[in-house]
Amino acid sequence: MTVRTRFAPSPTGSLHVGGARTAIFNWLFARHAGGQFILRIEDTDRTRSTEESIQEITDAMEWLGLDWDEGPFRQSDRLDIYQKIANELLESGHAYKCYVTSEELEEKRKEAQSKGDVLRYKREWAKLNEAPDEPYVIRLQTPDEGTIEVQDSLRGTVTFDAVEVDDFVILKRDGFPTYNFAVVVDDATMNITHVIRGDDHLINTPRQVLIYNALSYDIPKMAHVSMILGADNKRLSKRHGATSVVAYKDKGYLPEAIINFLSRLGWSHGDQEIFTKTELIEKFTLDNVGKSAAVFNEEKVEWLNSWYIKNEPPEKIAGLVLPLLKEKGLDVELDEKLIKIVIELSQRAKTLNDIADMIGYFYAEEIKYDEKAANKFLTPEILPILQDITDRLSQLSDFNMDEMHKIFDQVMEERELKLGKIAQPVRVALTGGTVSPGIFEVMDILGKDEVIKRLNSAISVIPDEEVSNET
RNA sequence: GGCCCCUUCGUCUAGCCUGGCCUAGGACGUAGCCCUCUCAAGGCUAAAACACGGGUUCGAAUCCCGUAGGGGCUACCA
Repeated sequence: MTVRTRFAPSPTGSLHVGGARTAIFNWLFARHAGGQFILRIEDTDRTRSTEESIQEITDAMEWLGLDWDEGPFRQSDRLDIYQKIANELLESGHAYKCYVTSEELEEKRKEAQSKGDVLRYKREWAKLNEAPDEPYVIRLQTPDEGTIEVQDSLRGTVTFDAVEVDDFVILKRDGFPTYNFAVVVDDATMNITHVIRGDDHLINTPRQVLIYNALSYDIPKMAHVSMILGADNKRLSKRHGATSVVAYKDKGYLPEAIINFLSRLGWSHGDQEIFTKTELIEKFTLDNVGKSAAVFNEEKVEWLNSWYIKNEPPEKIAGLVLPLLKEKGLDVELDEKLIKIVIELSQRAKTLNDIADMIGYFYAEEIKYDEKAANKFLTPEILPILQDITDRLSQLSDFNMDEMHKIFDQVMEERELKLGKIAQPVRVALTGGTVSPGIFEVMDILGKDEVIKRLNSAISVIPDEEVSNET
């Protein structure tokens, strides 16, 4: 039997990193086994499901490179199936119609709560079948005693007391199935062999086991993975800042980094930290999945992202940065210059956006000097040195880094200065600030004409001697 | 409250199943040093954990029991 896994998000928002991790595990498991990965949209909550969410989720999955073999199926398209099966359950006596309204139940629930009890609906009220014209829900008739066992690949056998499980609704008043019912029907009819999902569903599983049994379906292998928590150890939510996959995309993260990071949350392979997708597929097994909850570590994703920015081919990074530059209104091409810049800036960037933010001076028509930097380094004392360097550089016929180095060495020697004394003013002249890649690299990227032009501009703004102290 | 799950450095984790090799390893982050034209990157080093209490055993992070703490669920949400 070929392995079939699924990812079944509910479209009530964009793809969450927790959901993404579940998707990744399922995808990895299927790919590792050479099986299929199915995408199913659980949109049975009519009030919360939205069309935009579906789009956002599939977009995010595509961006991550999690391709699915079947789907996206929508539960809302399968209503007739659930209704048919619910009716079969009705006929076989496993389920019954219930006319009690949610309002009535809510009241009972409050009443029980005030007494310190928990309301467990076990068909103890009338109105079950008494009003054939009234709207009703269908409930599963659950056992009153005994235990229900759940076999979990990660946690072993988990035993629940049958009294804990009430006669839960499988088909709502509006004809939509409830989560537990739809999941079972879908997983069974879609021939899902392995269900890998969040820990929060473990408690639902005995209910689902009951449905599987009532329908005489085979129960797939279950694995409940622990949840991802925020830094405060609480379930990860919007309060923790960026939690959606798109938010990371927008911040300039690479899908490789997100996949790598999320895979390592709850799963490991010895001491290895960096994994290509191929390696993940090759190495991923449930055996190496841990049982405890994992805190989402912002610094570590950032580190991974900066690692990928440094190690992915610069052409690729340049291609990804290009649209960001266009957005900034820069007239840039994906050419050799951009690639050279990316090689330098990627050493200093944590995100693609960082590169876009740092790149400005390479393409600026006019350099804007940082005030502090200019005051400190573009001074009358430095003027002769800048002039000297400019003269010598302009005489270079072959403007390469070796030659530039020689010139700087000569100036250093003649004037008995350290490189830092010369490089900083030149840096300010060329970039406007005190932070940049190596000065020779910057000159190499800018090219002779631009370097000379910028040096001359800088020289022109340096006040003559200490006489005048304005402009 | 009830039920279920979980518990190794601040965080992600290795080790646990199949007790001794653990003086508990790696990574992020933090600190220091080196490199150095700035900023980074890189290299090296350091501080940092077996939740607690009982067993079992010659020997326990590893097995058992209890306690504490954390998380989840408790819907005609998923």
